[in-house]
Formats: sequence, C-alpha cells, structure tokens
Amino acid sequence: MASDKLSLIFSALADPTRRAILAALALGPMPVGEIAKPFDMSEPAVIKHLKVLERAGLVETDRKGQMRPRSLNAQPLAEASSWVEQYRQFWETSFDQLDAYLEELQAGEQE
Amino acid sequence: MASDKLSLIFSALADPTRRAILAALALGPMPVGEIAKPFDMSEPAVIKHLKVLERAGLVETDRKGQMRPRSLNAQPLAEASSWVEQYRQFWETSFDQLDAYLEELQAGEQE
DNA sequence: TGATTATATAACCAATTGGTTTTCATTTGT
DNA sequence: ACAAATGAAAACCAATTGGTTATATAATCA
Repeated sequence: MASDKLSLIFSALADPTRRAILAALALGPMPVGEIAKPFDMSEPAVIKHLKVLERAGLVETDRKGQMRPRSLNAQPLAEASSWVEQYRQFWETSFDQLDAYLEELQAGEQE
Repeated sequence: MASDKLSLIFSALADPTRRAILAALALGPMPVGEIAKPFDMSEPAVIKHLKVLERAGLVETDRKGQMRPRSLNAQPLAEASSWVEQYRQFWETSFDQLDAYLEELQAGEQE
C-alpha cells in the first residue's frame, strides 16, 4: 500500500469494520473491549484495525489506568473531503456525461 | 478486501496512481496508452489500476475502433462524499474534543 | 504476593495487491 | 494477406492484509 497521507486515510476507510469503529467512537471515547464487542472477530483483529486507523490519524489512544480508551480524531477526514469535493461538479451536473457528449461532437468535427 | 460498494470506492482512491488517473480523466476521455504515459510502470500495471477503478464504478470503457478510451464517472464519489460529510461537524468545530469533555461531565453526574 | 482484567505482541496462515514479463487478440494500414 | 499498433490476459512473484491462536505485559484487586 502507498504510505502517503491521503492513501493511508482512504485505505483506512476502505473497510466496513473500520468505518463502524469510527461510527462508534463518534459517540465518545471507548475502551478496546467495548469497541470489539459488536464484532464477530477476535480482539487482536480489532486491535489491528485500530492500528490502521491510528496510522491514518483517525483514532487516538489515551491511558486511563489499565484501559487504553480510543477516541475519534476526524481531522484527517477534512483532507479526504477536500480531495473528493474537487470532483463535485462532475457528479452534480452530470458534467461527465455532458463532457463525453461534447468530446464526441468535437471529435466528429475534427475528422 | 471488502466488496461492498463504499469499500470498493475508498479502496480505489487509496492509491496515488489511481487518483492521478482520475485527475487525468477529469480533463476528458483518454485511450489507455495516453493514460499510461506519465507513469513509471508497464501498461499492464496501469490496466490493472483501471480495472480497480472500473470495479468501483469510477471509470467506464468505450470502444472507438482499436482503442478503448476510458472516461471518468464521478457519480460514486457522491457516495464517498456523503459518508465523509457525516463527520464534518467533528472536524469543523473540534466537536470531538468538546464531545469528549461533555461525555466525561455526564459520566461524572451519573455516578 | 497472586489472581484477574485489559490490552498488546508474536507467530502463523490464506488471500489479495501491485508489480513484472510474455503471450494473445483485434483493428488498422499497406 | 500481413505487419504494426493498441489493448488485454496469463503466469508469475514479493509484500501486504486480515484473520487466527497462543503468549506476554501491565494495572487492579483480594
């Protein structure tokens, strides 16, 4: 996998388990045990997902006694958002289809 | 990799080569040879990237004689955008930190 | 101190990814 | 018909992913 920031973020989001973890953490910080509960997989598997999210900067770890509660840091999503938003015009006005049509017209004229 | 739609989209975006391909196609449809030119990798490698983008619905293939020009379809990005936008409040107002604080207050009251 | 709880690490494994080179298929031009 | 050009497919490979179980570490409790 590419290790630039944006790739790490998109890659972290490319898994339903990880997106569900983010949704849970949106309600507030939570210890690992509680994060893992809803998932049909071992805790180590969930910890691996958390590490992916941490590497993308989306999750942070705290230390409360013997627990290491995780919390959401949505900041990196701003970057993802601004990348995606570059393309908004292309889907909003079906500009892509219009563009393809215009290209065809133009190609026709050139021949 | 997970094969739900959103995962396919985010996963397709999680690579700089693929994002560059989308940027190129935003300027208009383009045959494979031209798409591949700027990249320091073989054409089959680029075709593989194109297949990933197609599977996510972001790229479509046409047929113009012996060429198969690809074009951008940004529609799936609308879905990615709306997922990310769910979290906008969390990064815009540092709401996550405020929320964590409120959670703690509330937890204190309940005990 | 010793047991329990919460989390992390290690070692392992099958499947996927992202690249390669080689070969094949299709369309065009002579 | 044949050569050239464009694109796709196949076979291969190393590294990564996403899971497992077993073991280790750290903090709390009795």
